[in-house]
Amino acid sequence: MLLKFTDMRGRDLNKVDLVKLNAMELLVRTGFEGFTMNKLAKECKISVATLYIYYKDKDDLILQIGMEEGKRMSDIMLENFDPEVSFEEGLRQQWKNRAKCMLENPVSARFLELLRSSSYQEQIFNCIAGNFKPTLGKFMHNAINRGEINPMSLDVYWSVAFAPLYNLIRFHNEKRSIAGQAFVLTDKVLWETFGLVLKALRK
Amino acid sequence: MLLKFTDMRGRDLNKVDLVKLNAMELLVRTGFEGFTMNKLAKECKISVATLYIYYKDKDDLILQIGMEEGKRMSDIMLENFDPEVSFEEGLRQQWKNRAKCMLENPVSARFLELLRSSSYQEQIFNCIAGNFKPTLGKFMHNAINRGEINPMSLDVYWSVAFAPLYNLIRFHNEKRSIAGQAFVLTDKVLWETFGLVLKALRK
DNA sequence: ATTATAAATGAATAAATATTCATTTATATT
DNA sequence: AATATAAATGAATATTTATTCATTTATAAT
Repeated sequence: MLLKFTDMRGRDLNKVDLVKLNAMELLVRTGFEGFTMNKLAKECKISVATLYIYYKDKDDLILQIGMEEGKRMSDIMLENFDPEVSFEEGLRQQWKNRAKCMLENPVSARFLELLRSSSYQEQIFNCIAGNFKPTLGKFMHNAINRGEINPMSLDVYWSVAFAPLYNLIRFHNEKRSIAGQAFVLTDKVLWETFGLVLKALRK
Repeated sequence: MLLKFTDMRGRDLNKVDLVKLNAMELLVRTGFEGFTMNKLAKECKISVATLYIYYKDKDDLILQIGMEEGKRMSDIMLENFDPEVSFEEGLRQQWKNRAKCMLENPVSARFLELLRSSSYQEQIFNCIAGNFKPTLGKFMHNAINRGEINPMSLDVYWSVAFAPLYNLIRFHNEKRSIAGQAFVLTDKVLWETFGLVLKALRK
C-alpha cells in the first residue's frame, strides 16, 4: 500500500527512468551472468540502496521492468492496426510496425528476447501474448472466414507469419549472419521476405 | 598440454558425462540466474573440486559443454542429408531431421537456445553456423541454379525455411501457446506447416 | 523560515558463490 | 605386492553480490 502524504519529497522520475534504461542495457550487454545490482547502480551513478527504494529486490526489478517494456513494445506494435482490413494489408501493416519498433528499439528487443529464455519467461510471455491475442486472433479468423487463407491454429499462423521476420531482425540487431559478414536488414530484403511469407499463407 | 603417463588413474568417463547432462539440465531448469558450481556438484553427487579437474572454471565448463553439444546436435541434423537431391526432397529431409533431433533432445534444444541469448552466444553460434554453412549453402545454391527457387541470401533462406519450425518446436517443448492450452506439435501440424513453407520458397 | 515526510545516500553486513588445498583413493604398470 | 600417478574429495578460503541501516538531503505545505 502506498500512502500519499501531502508534504513529501517526490521521487526523481528521471532517475527512475535512468534505472530502467541502464538495467536493460546492462542485461543485454552482459547477460544474466554479468548483471548485478551494484554494477547497475554504478552505471546509473546512484547508490545501490536507491534501487531498493524503487524495487523490492533484484527479481522484482527485472520482472517489473520486463512487464512494463513488454507492454510498451506490444502496444507500439498494435498501433494503427485494424483487424478488419484485408489480409494482405493487415499483414503488411504488422510487418511494418514490428520491424520499425524492433529496429528503433534494439536494446528493448534484445532485452525481451533474453527474458524469453529465462526463468521470468512465463510471466512476461503471458503478459505479451495476452496483449496480442485478441486483435491477432480476430484478424486471423476474419481472414479465414473471408477465404483469404486456409484454416490453421493461431500458433502455426504466428510461426509462419512472424518467426522469419523476428529472425531477420535478430540477425540484424546482433550484426550476425549465417554467411560471413554482418547481415543488414534493408527495406528491399524486408519486403521481399514479406512477399515470400504472404505467398505461404495466402490461398 | 595433456601429458599421458603410463601408470595413471583414468578419468571416470561416466562421471564426466554425468556432469555434462546435469549441467545442461540445471541450466535449463534454473536459467543462468540459478546455475552455480556448488549446485551442479550436488546434483551430480560429486565434489565441487572435481568440476575444477574437468574444467578450468565456470565459463570454461559452460562454453566447452555448449560447443560439444552444438557440434553433436548439428551433426545429427545433417545426417542422411545429400545437398544434391531435389529442393523439395532436401527441405523435407531437413525438417524431418531437425524436428526429430529437437523433439528427442528437448533439454539440449533448450540449452542451446539459452546459450544463444547469452554472452557465450558468439562462440557457440559461430561453431554451429560454421558446421551447417557448407552443406546448407551448397543445397540452396543448387536449388537456385536448377531454377527451383528464386535467388536470395542464405540468411533470408534460413529465416523462411527454418524459423517457423524452430518456433513450433519451442512452443511444443515449453508447453506454451499463443492461445490458452499447451501447444502440441503433431505430425499432422508439422507437415502442414512444411507445406506452407515449401509454397513460400518454391517458384 | 520551519517542519514533516519520504527520497537518496555511503558504508556496512550478510549471504551466496567461485575457487583452492591438503589428503585420500583408485588404478595401471613394474 | 609395491609404486607411481593422477583422480577425487571434504573442508576451507577468497571473492563477489544482494540487501540493510543509520544519516543526510530535498521538497511540498504551513
